[in-house]
Amino acid sequence: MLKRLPRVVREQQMLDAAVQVFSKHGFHAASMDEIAEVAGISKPMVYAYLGTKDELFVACLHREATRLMEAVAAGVLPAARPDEQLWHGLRAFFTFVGAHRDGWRVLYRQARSEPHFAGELAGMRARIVEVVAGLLESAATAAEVPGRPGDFTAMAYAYVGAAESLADWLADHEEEDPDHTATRMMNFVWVGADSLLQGRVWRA
Amino acid sequence: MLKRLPRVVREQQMLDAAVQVFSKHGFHAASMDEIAEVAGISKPMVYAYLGTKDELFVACLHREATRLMEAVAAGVLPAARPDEQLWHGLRAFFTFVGAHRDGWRVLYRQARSEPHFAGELAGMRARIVEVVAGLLESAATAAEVPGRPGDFTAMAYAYVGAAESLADWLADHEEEDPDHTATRMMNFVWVGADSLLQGRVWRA
DNA sequence: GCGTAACCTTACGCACGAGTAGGTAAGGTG
DNA sequence: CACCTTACCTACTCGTGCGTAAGGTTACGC
Repeated sequence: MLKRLPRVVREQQMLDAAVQVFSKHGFHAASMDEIAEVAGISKPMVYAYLGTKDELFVACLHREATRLMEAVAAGVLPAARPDEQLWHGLRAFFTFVGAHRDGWRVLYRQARSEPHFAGELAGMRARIVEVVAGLLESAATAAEVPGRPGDFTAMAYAYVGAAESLADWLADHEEEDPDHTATRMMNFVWVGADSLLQGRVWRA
Repeated sequence: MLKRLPRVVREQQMLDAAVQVFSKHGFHAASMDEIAEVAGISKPMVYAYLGTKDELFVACLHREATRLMEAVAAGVLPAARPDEQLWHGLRAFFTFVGAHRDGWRVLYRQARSEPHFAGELAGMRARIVEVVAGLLESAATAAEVPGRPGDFTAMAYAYVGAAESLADWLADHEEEDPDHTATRMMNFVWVGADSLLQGRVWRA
């Protein structure tokens, strides 16, 4: 209204607004008009800078995903023991989600449920899953417990899914402490995985 | 076109079509016209029998949720050991999801991401979570390991989330065997939970 | 001080899709 | 056969929201 701001600043404001509105109403129910209004700008500006609704959504996805990845990468200590590595990663992950609940909702819920964007997200998740699967496999070979490659991937998928679910829960519970959530997850994953990796198997 | 069918039959056809279309496009992107077309009927019939789009979606939710609950309940043996109980429940669960992938997508992905229906689904999930939390707690007290009530709920949330994630994965992988998925989940959950319930705890 | 480029607006076209009005025909019941 | 109820349709209205055309305003280089 009063100030004419440079492009980069406006773009960030728009993305902030878009994440907020997408998070609140979902992709389809969110209107470009509302996003423009929340950003304090008129609609054609959004089209001029970020393109169509689809492109805007993908831009949100990418920004939030990048931030998440960076936050986790910054928290990891590459030389640590596997469990320490996992612990720091989880801590960074839940801390980030706790601090960016709207972003998480866009990233996880919306992107996942809109068939058009599911692929976009699936790729990112697949990379994470493979990283986790790699950790599991190296831990297993170190402990001299064999296993087929596909099993590690499926296991990793379950772990990542559990973390996502807890993160999703965290996003809806303002009062919950991210560190507490990370500790729960750590107990859940590691103590279980530890036993598994020592060769214990449950049978029907 | 050729046959005039009784109401109950048409209603089921419409629900089948609705689940299919909602699953394919998502709630908002799905059109009543397409649902009507897939059902082999005209649009006003859908409104006459199942009501508005929202009501139709809720009807889908309820039918699929009921079928799922019944399938799981039918698979459970009430007098069995906790792990046997869990195993049969999981097996029934994954078998059902494998056989009704469209239904699962409506139930889990769409209902969850549409803020308007999230509450509807959250209630159903909350009941399941409390059941699982109850099983965990009784298993823990039997093993004389204490724990705050909230911890069991959070743990249950993680387990349910892991199961949902695996089910979601199963829904997208036509070639995956439900029994195999259930076995993975069982190893994942029980071996971990078992250790946890014996009092083992991971610390930073 | 004046062009010009970047910023920003109002005001619309247009398509799509939810929901409805009003009418037709089939089959049962007296 | 007259009737009524139930199944079913075509053909609309109308709101909403994406995307755009065309024009105004500020900053900044020269």
